[in-house]
Amino acid sequence: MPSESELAAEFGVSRATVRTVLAKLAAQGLILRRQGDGTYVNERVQQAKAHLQNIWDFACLIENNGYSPSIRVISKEVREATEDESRALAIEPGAALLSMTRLFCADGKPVILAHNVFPLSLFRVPIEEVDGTRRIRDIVRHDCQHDIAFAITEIHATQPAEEAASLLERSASEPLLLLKVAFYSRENIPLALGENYFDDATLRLNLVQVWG
Amino acid sequence: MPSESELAAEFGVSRATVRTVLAKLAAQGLILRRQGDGTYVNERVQQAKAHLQNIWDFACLIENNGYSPSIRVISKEVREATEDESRALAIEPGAALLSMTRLFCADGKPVILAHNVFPLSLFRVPIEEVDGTRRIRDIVRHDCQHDIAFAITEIHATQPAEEAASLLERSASEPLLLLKVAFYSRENIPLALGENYFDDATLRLNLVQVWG
DNA sequence: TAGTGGTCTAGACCACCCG
DNA sequence: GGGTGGTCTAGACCACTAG
Repeated sequence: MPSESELAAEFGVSRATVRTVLAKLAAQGLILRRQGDGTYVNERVQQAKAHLQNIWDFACLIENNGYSPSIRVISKEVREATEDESRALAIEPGAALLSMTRLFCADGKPVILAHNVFPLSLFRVPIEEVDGTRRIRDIVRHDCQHDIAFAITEIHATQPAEEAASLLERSASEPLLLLKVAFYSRENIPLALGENYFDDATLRLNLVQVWG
Repeated sequence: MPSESELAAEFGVSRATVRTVLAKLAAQGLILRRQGDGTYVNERVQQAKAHLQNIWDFACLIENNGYSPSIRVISKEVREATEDESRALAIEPGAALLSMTRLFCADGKPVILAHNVFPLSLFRVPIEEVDGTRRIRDIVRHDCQHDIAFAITEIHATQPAEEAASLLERSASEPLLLLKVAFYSRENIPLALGENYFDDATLRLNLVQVWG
């Protein structure tokens, strides 16, 4: 790649500005930089199918794996929070939740089963109008007027329950990846929870780690 | 937290220097920053047991989960590379590998089974002198004189083979997390491979994602 | 309105790699 | 030795939040 000075000249900005951009690319592993040598694009990382760092969009993840994505909303209902849910969402036990179950398909084949819950009190629109085919971030932004700032995910291997296995058209004896996510706002308020079952035989999940 | 200007004054550096440090903390989710407001430590992320972003040290991961770590080297031998291994390591099929199997325990209980292979040609010392209780990065640095710059990990749920299950003292019917890692140098040369079986019932793996 | 973080500039010096 | 990225400075202006 061109040097920092060349890029700065080409785009008419200072070298410091170029550096902040390149630093972000380097942190994601997309470029490799060597002092005294130069900057190189990291083809190996670019070819990685799906980067765990940004799995906020399952449809996009399915597409990156080379399939055509589709979404089916299995259910959307209001119910009371369990004790675990009320603790994780910092709401009162038994408070009302919007609970949503969705199935993501790759070329028609089910690959991700996604359960999500949101405190009902967050919603500014009738829940009939909530469009379950959108990304979690977009739902929260448009229907709750909150922005998701960060998420913490627990990664597990699990023997799926009968219902989950049958929705994913897999035998209950085959293990599945389970990603349990909690979404938070910039103010550190819990906004939503997710339990996502992945068919890791079809979808490839990659994690890129960078040192230095 | 103190403002950027205060920190700059306190440490006698420029505000730009303070900002590069804070930017790194924010990228890891350890602090939250709001324009016009201030900088806050993110206790939720700090409390997360083990950050997937830096699982280069299993002993440290076990410690963060609240256990006392120990390592047992199960085997260390030289053998020929399989076809998959030679492709992943960009070496000739059948080339010699150092193959190592290690078991990490938490409070004496086995929790991680780690298989690693390295091209034998990388080593600058007799393999008898390779200390299997060290971290992969330290082994590569001291015995191969290479630095690991980045790694790409595939995440799977798997039904463990008999041998793996028995080493981890688990039933073969219980699923395990499998992390398949490839390590690369700054020059994008493959340095090592890893297949790590995790007892995710005992160890908690967290992934922090940050937006904005 | 005062103070915060976000963005940017135009320099400087250093460590490092390569021919 | 000449060019690279790594680090740093001392400013400037802006967008935003809060009281």
